[in-house]
Amino acid sequence: MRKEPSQARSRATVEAIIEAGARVLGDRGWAGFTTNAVAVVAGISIGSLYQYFPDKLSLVEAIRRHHFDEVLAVMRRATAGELPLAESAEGLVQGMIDAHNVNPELHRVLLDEAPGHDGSRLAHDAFLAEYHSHYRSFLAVHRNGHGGPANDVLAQLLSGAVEGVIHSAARKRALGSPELKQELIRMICSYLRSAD
Amino acid sequence: MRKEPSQARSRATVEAIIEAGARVLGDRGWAGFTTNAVAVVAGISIGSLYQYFPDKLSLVEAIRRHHFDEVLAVMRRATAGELPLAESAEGLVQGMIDAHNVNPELHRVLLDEAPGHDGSRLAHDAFLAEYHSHYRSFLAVHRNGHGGPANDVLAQLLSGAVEGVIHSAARKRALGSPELKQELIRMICSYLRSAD
Amino acid sequence: MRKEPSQARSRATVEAIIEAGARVLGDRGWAGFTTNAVAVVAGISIGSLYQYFPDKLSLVEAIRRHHFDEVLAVMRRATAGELPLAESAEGLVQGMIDAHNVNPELHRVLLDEAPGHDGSRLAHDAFLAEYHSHYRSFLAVHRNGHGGPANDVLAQLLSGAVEGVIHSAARKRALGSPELKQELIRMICSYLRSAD
Amino acid sequence: MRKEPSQARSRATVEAIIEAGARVLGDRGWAGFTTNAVAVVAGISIGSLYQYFPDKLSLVEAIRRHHFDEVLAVMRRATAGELPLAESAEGLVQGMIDAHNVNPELHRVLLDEAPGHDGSRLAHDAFLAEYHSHYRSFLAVHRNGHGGPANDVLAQLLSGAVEGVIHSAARKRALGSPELKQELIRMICSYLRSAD
DNA sequence: GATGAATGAGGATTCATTCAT
DNA sequence: GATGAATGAATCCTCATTCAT
Repeated sequence: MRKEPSQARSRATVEAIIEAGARVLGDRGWAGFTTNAVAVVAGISIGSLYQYFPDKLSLVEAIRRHHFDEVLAVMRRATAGELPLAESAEGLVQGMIDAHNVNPELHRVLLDEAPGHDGSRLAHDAFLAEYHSHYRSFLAVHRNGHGGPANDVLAQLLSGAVEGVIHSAARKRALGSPELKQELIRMICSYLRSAD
Repeated sequence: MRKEPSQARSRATVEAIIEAGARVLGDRGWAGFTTNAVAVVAGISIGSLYQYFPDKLSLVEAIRRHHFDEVLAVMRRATAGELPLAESAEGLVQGMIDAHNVNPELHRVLLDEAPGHDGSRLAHDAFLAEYHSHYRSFLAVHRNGHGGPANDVLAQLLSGAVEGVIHSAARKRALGSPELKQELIRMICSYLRSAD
Repeated sequence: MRKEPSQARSRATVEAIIEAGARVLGDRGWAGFTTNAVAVVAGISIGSLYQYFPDKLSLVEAIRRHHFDEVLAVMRRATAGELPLAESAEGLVQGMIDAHNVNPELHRVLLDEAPGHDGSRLAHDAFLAEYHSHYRSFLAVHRNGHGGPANDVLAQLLSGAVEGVIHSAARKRALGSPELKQELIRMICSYLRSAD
Repeated sequence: MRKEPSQARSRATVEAIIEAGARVLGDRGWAGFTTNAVAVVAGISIGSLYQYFPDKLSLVEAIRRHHFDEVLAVMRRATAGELPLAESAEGLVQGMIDAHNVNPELHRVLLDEAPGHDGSRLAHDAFLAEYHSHYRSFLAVHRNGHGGPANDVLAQLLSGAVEGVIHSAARKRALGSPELKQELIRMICSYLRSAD
């Protein structure tokens, strides 16, 4: 960021910009993410945007950091505590659903479309690290396996499956369906219970 | 399309444009997909491109149709025949992997980034219909279910999970891993075998 | 340059752009040199300018090369042949005056204001090399010197003095004054005739 | 200027602004001379700058006046007294060198790049008047001339030559060279001694 | 008086599309 | 039919200037 906002007014402006940016990025995708659109949505002038963000990419970076923080916070809340498999799986799935509900389209755009600063890999990797750690610790507790593939492979499998289901539900605006959630949990449990 | 290409040369030109467009779209994403770039890659002049496609969107449409056709063809090949669950699941998964391998980035871009004509929903929906029909017919055969959720919900669950795993593997350039594929199949099987 | 103009029309466009650019740069200085202004003066659209020049700097480079070529051509014409001091000095001075008359303000802007590509030093240095060589060969013939400073120092002195006089005359729009020219020649001659 | 600074603190602020402005203008040229940069260098807020200067041009004007005053003061010091030709010429040359050393880049920018207020011609002309008067009084004493061109023409010649040499030396960062200075003096002397 | 947040016109550059050759 | 030169609206970003605190 170009300037630390010191007054209350400017802090509010920065927040408005990031929020508007998240909206625009989520709603219109990377190709529709223009700084002027962000300024309009934020209700400020384009000059103000550039007072705080030296360029478009640094704004995406701020949005990314902000969104990842929110997502991780949501997931931490949902996956705390040691529980039996079924409840633990429910926690995990619910955490993922909640996390995706934060702003599903934005999430996808940030992951798939938006290009990154050189420095953005760091934030991104830190996010993925914690993100996957939820799966790994879930597996550490509930896997009754001896042989079979490494936990990393299973973590990839589970996270891919869960995300895929949630992502596709989000596209159909069916994220709230309790049936789907139930089945997703059942899929995870039956998989983990099956002999390695 | 602006003109039905009747002569052989014209048809070749149109194909070259679509192929070049698919390349550019896959390699550079929607934001990097410019008509001039397509013309250069296709080895023709920009004027010729507009001779066959009235605008950019109609070109994407053609690319979309072409790609979906290829993907469905691949899937049909892989899921033919009635087989026991394990082999049938393997066929399904392999079909999906193969379909994604046709041009994974292009697939993602077409699904997630590229905007659609008003008329594109039709092609898109037709694609999704057949796409899901593979899951539905798989379920029709292998589901030992009585009650429980509708087959549609299950199809959505399965397709989401499979796609998610494959998509995430593609992102890590680990689509070839036999371990992952094996586990994915195991997940599907154990899920279907568990009591409803 | 971005594109080699192959048709006659485009070659004319490129020339028009360079000419208009030279005008704008000379008339309004570096700060007033905007690509839009150049396009307007050239009577073309801004898009056409960027079809041939990838950015502003490469346009300045083209202008620089073009101008330097002209200036050197003028000087070569004026300083050919071996003559007695007075006539030789007149040739040199007249050559410089003519060269400056090509476009005096542009010359100054190119030398003093306009920033350069990394690659522009080359063109620039090549220009200076030939530019100074005229002074050096003049000195080689007419200096009756034994000791005293190196020819390079004298070349710098002479070129500085001549340019300064011409530059200041140009600023006063008095470049045509025969009196001034006569006195400048006299200054050079009396300096070279004075014992070292 | 917008306001006469009456209190000591205000005067200090104004001076700081002018000094910072001179630095920025000299270091970055007219194109890099932004009011915000000046405020930062001066260590004040942009608002304060506009408290004292109604706009950018009036700030340049102040810088110009300030710089010209300094330059003239330096020249007065160096050219006082009646001396024989050689020493008088040395005084003149040294005065010019010193004057240019005050801030050579700023000098050039002010003369060549920076645009002027309508009202700035006055200050500028007053400067040139005194500037040239040094040459004229030098000529009045040392010219043994009868006929020949008017003193004004000679003053223009001399000042052009001296400035040109010094300017070119400054560009090469060779302003300190005693050899060059010596030859410049010799050039002036031999010219004035030669019969009209 | 001082501060710095906010403004928006202006300038560089891209790219979909047209049209003369 | 094919070509590629030309167009200009749209985008990113800067900086002189104002004004609420």
